[in-house]
Amino acid sequence: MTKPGDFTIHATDNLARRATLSTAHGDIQTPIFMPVGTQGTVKSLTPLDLEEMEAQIILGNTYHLYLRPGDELVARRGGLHKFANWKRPILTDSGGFQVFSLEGIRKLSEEGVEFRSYIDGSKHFFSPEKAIDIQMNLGSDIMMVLDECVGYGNDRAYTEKSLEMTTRWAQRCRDHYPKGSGDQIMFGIVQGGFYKDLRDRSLEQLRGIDFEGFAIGGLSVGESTEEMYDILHHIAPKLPHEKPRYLMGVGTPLDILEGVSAGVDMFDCVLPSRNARNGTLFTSTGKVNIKRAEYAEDDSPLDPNCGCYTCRNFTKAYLRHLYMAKELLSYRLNTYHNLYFYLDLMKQIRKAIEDGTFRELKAKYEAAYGQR
RNA sequence: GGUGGGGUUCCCGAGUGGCCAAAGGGAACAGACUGUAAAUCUGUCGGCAUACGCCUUCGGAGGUUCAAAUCCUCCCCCCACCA
Repeated sequence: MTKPGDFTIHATDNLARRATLSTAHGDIQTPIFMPVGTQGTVKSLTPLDLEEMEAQIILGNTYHLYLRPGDELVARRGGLHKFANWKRPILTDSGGFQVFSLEGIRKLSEEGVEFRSYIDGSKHFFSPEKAIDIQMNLGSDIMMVLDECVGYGNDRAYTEKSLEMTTRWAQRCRDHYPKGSGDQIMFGIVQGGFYKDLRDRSLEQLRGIDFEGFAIGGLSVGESTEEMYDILHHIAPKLPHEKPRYLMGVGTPLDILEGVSAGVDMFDCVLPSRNARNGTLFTSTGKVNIKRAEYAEDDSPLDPNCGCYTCRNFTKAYLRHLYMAKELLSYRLNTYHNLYFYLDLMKQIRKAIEDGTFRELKAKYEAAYGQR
């Protein structure tokens, strides 16, 4: 009936949209948050955990899985879904973020990027085509084009040159895997840094390429919240209305609410999982730093309003103890909670859009999280 | 009983005349983390003071010296080996 890439909008509330995106491994109800599972695993959790908390789609990373265990090895095992025993959709990032985060150990050219392996220092080259080949081997449902994620503080000239190259790379990715040549779909990525006209230009160029969805990249790279929201509100509503919109690498609960209000459908971020491992937990009343001494003898649940396994079964005192003792269960229980919280937030967002009460929901979280 | 080694700030542990409130590590306390080089990183960590700085501290008590955690005397503990 539906085919990968089909996108149906069910309801809107101002710019916020409630929709369904079809993929080869099932439908995704948006707006959605996608837990990050860089190395073929959402750190500390099992696929069962993720299913329990109703994660609909997770991320994998081209660069990491290419280096280890190797995309061809994964392909020989039937692809990432089978290898990792994850039956729902997977989106793979292209390595574009590593162009940014591994700035010191990479070299860029029109042809592609040369990366140094962070594991053993060896040299590896990603062309846009290579990034797609790897994602084909991984068998993800949504492939991302290779882009240059430009960090904050780059001047206009550099950003402009970079965006033009990202467009050419996007075209090469699409040419390498034309629409409909398989059941994987491909998203283009808008760059342009913090120059609105360059964002517009990037989008205009990308519009000319037939992608199943569009992403906003290059945000949350060191700028202030104000600058980020400024660009977000400028560009997100301009992305094709009839296609999924993905805000890459964002963000805090408030960032996500802000993104949805600007018409974004998909989000991913390491924040809930990484912060969980580092002791910062997201709750309905704000952030909780579970390592604080004040929780040593606090027998209340982390978040009384949360229905997750962690909150239903353990006290703050115990969670603090596990964290202080560096017990492995700490990472697991904390990650479980944070991702449950994010996914539950998305569920509330979807419902609010359907009910036309998104504005109220956003205000509620803004009160709890104090404008970030 | 003898010989040798040692007692340092919450813990371990450097330091043998001034550059020492005393390295380093741990613990503790707090903060950061946004397409994961992150189970990571940063700051504080004797007391008082915004600060210049002042005060207290290196087993105990005395002493030498302009100056002592560092040298001397006695005492109290601990460890090793020998009897």
